Amino acid sequence: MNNAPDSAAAPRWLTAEEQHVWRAYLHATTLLEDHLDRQLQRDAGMPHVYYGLLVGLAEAPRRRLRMTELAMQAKITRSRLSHAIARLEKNGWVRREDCPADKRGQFAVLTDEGVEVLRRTAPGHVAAVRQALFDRLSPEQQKALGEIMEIVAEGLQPKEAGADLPWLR
Amino acid sequence: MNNAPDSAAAPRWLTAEEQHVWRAYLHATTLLEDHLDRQLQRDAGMPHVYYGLLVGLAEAPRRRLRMTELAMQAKITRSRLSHAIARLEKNGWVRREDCPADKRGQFAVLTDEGVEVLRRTAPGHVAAVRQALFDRLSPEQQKALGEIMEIVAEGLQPKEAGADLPWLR
DNA sequence: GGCGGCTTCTTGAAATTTGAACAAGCGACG
DNA sequence: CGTCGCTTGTTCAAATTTCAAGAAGCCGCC
Repeated sequence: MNNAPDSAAAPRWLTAEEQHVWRAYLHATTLLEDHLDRQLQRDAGMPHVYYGLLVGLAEAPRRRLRMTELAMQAKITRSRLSHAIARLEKNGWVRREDCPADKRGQFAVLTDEGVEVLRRTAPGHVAAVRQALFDRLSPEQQKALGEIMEIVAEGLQPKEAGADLPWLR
Repeated sequence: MNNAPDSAAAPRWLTAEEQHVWRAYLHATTLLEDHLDRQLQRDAGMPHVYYGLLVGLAEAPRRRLRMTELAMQAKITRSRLSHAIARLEKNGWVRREDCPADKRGQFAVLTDEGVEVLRRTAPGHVAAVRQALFDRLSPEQQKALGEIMEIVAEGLQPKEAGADLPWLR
């Protein structure tokens, strides 16, 4: 029954200010994610994550990415990606293609229809992001937000090789 | 086929910096949410949202809240809450109680077992939040984050009465 | 009283996500 | 060559979430 680090020791609770910040964070992030999810579901017929998959493919070299790469880029499991691509395939927005170099591999390829969906819906999505976030923040706040988020992400990054194998150092 | 506001006009794309901030935001928030979800699933046997429900109840006057209130506090739909409470009830952590004043109403009540689960798992959760977020940010950054998140939340708040009925002003 | 509109909460089915298990291919190494 | 360990992607079942109804009570008002 081992919890997180030193959970048995006297816990350092959050201070009042920290608690305030944390609640604001949870509040805002869930509201924003819900907002964008509904916006995209309404205007593009897919959840935010799926939209992110299409964007990822659109930016990739030949509008294609190996499943694993795409999964990492979107920070979702391969399993989840399999299901998602199956759904997007049914929509005609993505197509699967075998990888010649590795017979296990599959490419997810953005179809022309997929490109078209993005072309049609991206402006509305950008507008939503802008209205919810950037239009409300000062340049300094935008900069601060970027820095903060980078720090947080860095601390949670899927560990690099050997990072958790200290006996290898 | 009406998208978001003025999506037909020449879209104002995100600048390079904005895009950078936005990606950092998405990256960090999904990593953090996944991290906490896994942490709580592992140590408390429930997802982050469910944990939030227990916390909400724990802080309420008699460890109880009407379903609608709890749903609003957690920012989820009543439907979702119904299912969630059913699950937590099966765990023995929450119990339903009729509302005497309104026969339609139900209270969700945190049981002693529920309290115990929180007592046992809260320290680990706080530690995780601290390690992922507060331990990495300067006091100024924490303050900035709080302000930013408040602004964002304010802009997405479920609209108050008449907010979208300008002809009423 | 009782009707109409609203609120409260639940339900059931479909969609999505999770987690474990699996088939198949890769690749190094004896 | 073989086979062991690892990677790739999928699949299944269970859990969770969404969405569209729907049952029941409340409330104001005639």
